Amino acid sequence: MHSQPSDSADLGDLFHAAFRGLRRTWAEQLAPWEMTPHQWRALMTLMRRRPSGAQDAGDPMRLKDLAERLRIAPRSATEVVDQLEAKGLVRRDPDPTDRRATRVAATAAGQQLFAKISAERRGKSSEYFARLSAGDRTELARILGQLGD
Amino acid sequence: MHSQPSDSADLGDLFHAAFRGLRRTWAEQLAPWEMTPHQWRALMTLMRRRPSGAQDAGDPMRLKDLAERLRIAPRSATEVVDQLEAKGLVRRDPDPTDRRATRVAATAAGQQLFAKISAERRGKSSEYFARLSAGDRTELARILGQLGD
DNA sequence: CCACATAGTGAGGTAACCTCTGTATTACAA
DNA sequence: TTGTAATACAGAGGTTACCTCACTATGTGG
Repeated sequence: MHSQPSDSADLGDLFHAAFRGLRRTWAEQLAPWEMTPHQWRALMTLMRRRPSGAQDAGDPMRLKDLAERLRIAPRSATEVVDQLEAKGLVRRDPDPTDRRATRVAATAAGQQLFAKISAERRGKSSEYFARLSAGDRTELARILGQLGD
Repeated sequence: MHSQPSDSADLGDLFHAAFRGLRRTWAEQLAPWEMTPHQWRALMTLMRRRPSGAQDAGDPMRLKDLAERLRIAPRSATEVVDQLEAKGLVRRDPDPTDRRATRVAATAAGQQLFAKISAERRGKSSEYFARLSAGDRTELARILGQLGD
């Protein structure tokens, strides 16, 4: 009677558990740098703009676009940018083409930190998802893609 | 250059997005009953104890065990039980065998609400995961199981 | 040039956690 | 049997990661 793991709500539970694990793992990995997962995601998003970037890797992004990418409300993007700015990892510049807008770019320090953390993560490969086979990771990505709107 | 959706860290992103979607969907579904997903999970856990329950479906559970099942700190279980108790959905009884312990059980009202919401969810089958094929759901459960320690 | 939309932010709020501390109570050991 | 340690819970207070609503400074279309 208790060996039916795939009862109804268990998918939700499993999801919940896995997500919490992911968050915790990230938080632990980022703790030495005093970064939260949220901040890391934001910094990453800023750096990822231009995949094989030339020199200006931290090329600027509007707050609004950042919010969109992170799928959070613009107000929440303001917040995380505040935090990163306070650490000196990003900088706000007025958008020359629209004086309402603010462009956010990683500073040199931000770029260095990003590189350092990325390297360490790659090195340790404690990517949390590492415990999955490559095939399973692909599967997971495909399935999650269907869920994400 | 911008059509490479599956760059490296996207698994984390996808996970994040999907989880948020799940939470939001749940929250919307539960809103009419003024319940949060967290509270629902707790109530569900209390009710699920005994799968094909006889009469005493809401059979009591220690706070500590509830916390364990929900994978949260005991203190956090106290909290959610407080909330459910305030709504009259669960009741705290002293454990007769250990005077330190408290046993939490769903009240009649809690059981009814649980039944009602369960039914509605089943009916609507707006289970969020419904957009996945049965096969994908199974796959997802299997993969998430590997992640959940 | 005026109505309306848009970009960002201040103020304030919430859900879902957490730790640390304290108080009963039980269990264990000497 | 009398300490000492462990356990169950709750009070106090904190954190992360969000949110909405109202406001200001701009831009845009008619």
